[in-house]
Amino acid sequence: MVADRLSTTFAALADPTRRAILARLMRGEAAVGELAAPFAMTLPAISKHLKVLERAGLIARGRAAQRRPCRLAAEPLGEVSRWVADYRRFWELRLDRLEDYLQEAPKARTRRPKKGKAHDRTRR
Amino acid sequence: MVADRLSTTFAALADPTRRAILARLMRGEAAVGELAAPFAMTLPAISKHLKVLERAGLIARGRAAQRRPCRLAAEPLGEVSRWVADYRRFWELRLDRLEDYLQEAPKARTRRPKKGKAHDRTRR
DNA sequence: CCGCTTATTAACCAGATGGTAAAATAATGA
DNA sequence: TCATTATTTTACCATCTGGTTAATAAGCGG
Repeated sequence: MVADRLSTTFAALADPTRRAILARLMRGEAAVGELAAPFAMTLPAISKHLKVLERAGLIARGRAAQRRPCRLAAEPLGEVSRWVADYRRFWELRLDRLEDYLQEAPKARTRRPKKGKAHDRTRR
Repeated sequence: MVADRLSTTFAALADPTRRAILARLMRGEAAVGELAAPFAMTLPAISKHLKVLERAGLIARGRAAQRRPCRLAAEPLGEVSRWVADYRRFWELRLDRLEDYLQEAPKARTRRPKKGKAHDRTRR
C-alpha cells in the first residue's frame, strides 16, 4: 500500500470500531479482551483493528503478564488537526456566505423553507 | 458499506490523490479535466475519485456547457475538526511529558542538540 | 446532422479490508 | 510439567477499492 502517513492515519480512523477503541483508550490503558468486550465481534477481529491502529501510530502496546495493554498515542491526530486547519476558512466562509445570502434576500424570493439539496440532481 | 458520515469522510480523505484534489479546489472551481491534469492516471480514475469526494459531501458539482465544474464543500471537515479536537490534550500532553523528560535530564545524559523543529506547535 | 470535446458508465482485474473459525504462541500459576 | 488465560496467527471468504480500457452520453459549434 506504501501509503503516506496521513493516508494511513485517515484510513485507520475510517472505521467506527477503531474510533470507539480510541475513545475508550482516552479513559486509560486497556487490554485487548477489555477493548473487545463492547463489540459484537471476535477477538481476532479486534486484534486486527489494533494492528491497524498500531501501524498508524495511534496506539502503543506494552506487556504485562499475559496481557498486552494498549494506550493511546495521539500525535498522528496532531498531524490530522494541522491538515484540516488549512480548510477551516472554507467551511466557515461557506456558513458566512449562507448567512449573507439569507439576509440579503435579493428580489422577492419566495421564501422556500431551507430544505437542503435544492439543485444539481444529476439524474438518478 | 452503510458507513456513518464520519467514516465516509475519513475514508475519502485517506487517499493522497483526493487530498490533492481538495487542495487544488481551495484555489477555486475546476472542471474534471483540469483536476485530472496533474496526475498520472486516466480520466475515469479521477471521475471515481470525484464521486467518492462527492458522496462524502466534500465537493459539489455544477454544470457549464460540457464541463462539470467542481467546488470545495468543506463542512464535513468541520466535523472532522470537532472530532479530532477531543484528542488534542492527548498529543499535547505527550509533548509536555517529552519536554519534562528532556528538561529533567536525569543522570548525565549526553546532551544531544535539539535539532530544530522541536515540537511543532500545531500552529495558531 | 456531424464531429469534436468533456465526462461518465460498464466490464474487468489485482490487491486491500473486515470478518470468521481453528490452531498456535506466550506467560502464569498449580 | 500441565492446564489456564490472553492474544496472535493462519487460512479462508466476501466485499470494497483503485486502477485500466472501451463504450456511451451530453453539449456545443459548424
